[in-house]
This record gives sequence, structure tokens and C-alpha cells, in this order.
Amino acid sequence: MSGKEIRRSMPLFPIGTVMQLTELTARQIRYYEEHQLISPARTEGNRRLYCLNDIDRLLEIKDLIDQGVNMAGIKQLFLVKEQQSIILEQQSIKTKRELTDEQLRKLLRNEMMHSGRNNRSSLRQGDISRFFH
Amino acid sequence: MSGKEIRRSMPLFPIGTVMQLTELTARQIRYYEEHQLISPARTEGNRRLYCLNDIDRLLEIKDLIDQGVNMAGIKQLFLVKEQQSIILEQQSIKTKRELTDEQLRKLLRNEMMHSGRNNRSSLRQGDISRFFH
DNA sequence: AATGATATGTTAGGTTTTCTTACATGAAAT
DNA sequence: ATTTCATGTAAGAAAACCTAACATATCATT
Repeated sequence: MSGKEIRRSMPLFPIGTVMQLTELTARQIRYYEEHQLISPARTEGNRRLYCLNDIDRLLEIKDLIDQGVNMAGIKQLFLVKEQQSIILEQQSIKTKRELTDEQLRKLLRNEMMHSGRNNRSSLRQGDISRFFH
Repeated sequence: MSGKEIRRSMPLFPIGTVMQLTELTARQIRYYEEHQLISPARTEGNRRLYCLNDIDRLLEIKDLIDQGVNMAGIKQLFLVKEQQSIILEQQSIKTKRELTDEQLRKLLRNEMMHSGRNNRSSLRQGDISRFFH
């Protein structure tokens, strides 16, 4: 579960690639970083390296800007979203904890009988995913 | 089906990133290209850009080299594999067209009984996948 | 209308990364 | 004892990226 996030947060792309992927200028990308909307990693030589999550964020930023939201607004939006996802995660943990073993057994049995192809979980797949697979 | 391929073949990574992802030296990566085991794209400025498929290939190459296979061998292997996957694809299309539901049920039952450890079925998911999702 | 803030463009000089080419080398094959 | 193969290493050039500074268009505010 955190495994996925580790991968999506792996620094891979130089700014040139990100420019193409997002259709933003280097100036814009750096400006958004300046306003702490993203925080790409750096190589030893001080070059920025962006991860998939960064790119998703940039695409979101672009969207919001198109809709007239300014830096401060976007920052707040991201904060709220983060809170939300934390809350959701806690809830799901809580749910898991509250199940008794008995319930679990039942659930499992049920699961085995009916397991459909429906294993999609809430944590949203970033838009960048469409580039792969 | 070809949609996926478009994405996995999208040139994204500079050689530095590929080095880290594969733990190969630049020298090695370029050498394999020289022997036409991969053909990365280029930027306008002539810098190499690798896609996910390239990285999968490089990991395969690394594996094969560890097992003592030389350039020519790897090249042949790749050729054969490509042929195989083409054939398999054709077959699966044909199969879909020709199998009745009844036949499919039988096949599946059989498959489930006898499927040994041999399911590394040709179209292997590149190892790089573990970095994402 | 003048002022100021915001988001982005542009330029300049410096550093890192990558490129090609050439030569070097250890191990394996002949 | 030579070749061949896979890789290392070095040099010089070019591309990509860095920071910092100044420029500018669009708004909102005065």
C-alpha cells in the first residue's frame, strides 16, 4: 500500500521531459516550486528530478490555473486534499481494526466465493497513468 | 491493446536515470544499442531518451549477460520472442473467434489442473513495472 | 489614470550531463 | 600468443539545466 506510493514518488524525470508531458514552460514549473506547490528531488549536480506524483500535481495546477485559481488558492486546495486523504486512510485502517477475527473469516470466505475483478481502491490514480500500461 | 504500447514506448528517461534504474553504466547501455538490442529515441539536441520498454529490455539483457549469453545470442532471443508474441497474438485472436463457451470451459479446467511453473508466458511484464503503481 | 501585484517571458553567465571518438584492458576463445 | 568481446577511461564539444535579474502583460486597487 505504501509500496505503490514509494514508486510513484521515485524521482525520474528531468525538467525537459516534464515540460513535454505537461506542456508547461520551465519558468512555470520552477515558479510553482517556488510557491511550494511541488518539491522535486535533486541530482548530485543540483538538477531537478520529478516523480509521477509531481507530474500529476502539475497537471492539476494547470487545470486550476485555467480556472482562474491563483497560487495561494491552489496551495490551500492541496492542503485540504491532503487532510482528506489522511482522514480517509485513517478511517479505512479503523475499519480494518474493528473487524473481529470471526468477521474476517466470514469475509474471506465470501471473498473467495465471489471475488470479482473489482479490486480498485479509493486512492486515486494520477492522470499521468494514461501515459503508461 | 496498441494503446498500451504507445505509452510504454514513450521516450521519457535520459541515460542518467536509466543508469540508476538498471544499474548499468552508460558505456554498457550505449554498447547494447550499438549492437541493436535497443534503439532509444533522441531529443532535438541528440541526447538519448529511453522508454519503459527500453528499460525492461535492458533489465532482460542484464539478466542474460549474467547467464553468459553474448550480444548475438541476446539478439536472436529477442527476435524469436518477437515472432512468438506475434504468433500468440494471432492465435489468441483466432481462438477468441473459434472457441465455443463449452470448449473454453474445458480448456480452462484443464489449464488449472496442469499449469506448472511455466507461466512466464512469453509476453512478460517487464521488471520495471515494479517501480510504479 | 497611475500604482502595484501576479504570472510568465527573456537573457546572461556558469555548471552538469551527455555526446562521440579513441585508446586501454582483462578475460575468454582460438 | 593472438584475437575477440565486453567494458573502462579520457578528452573535447555540445546540450540541458541552474540561478539571478530584469522585462512585461494583465488585473485589481487606489
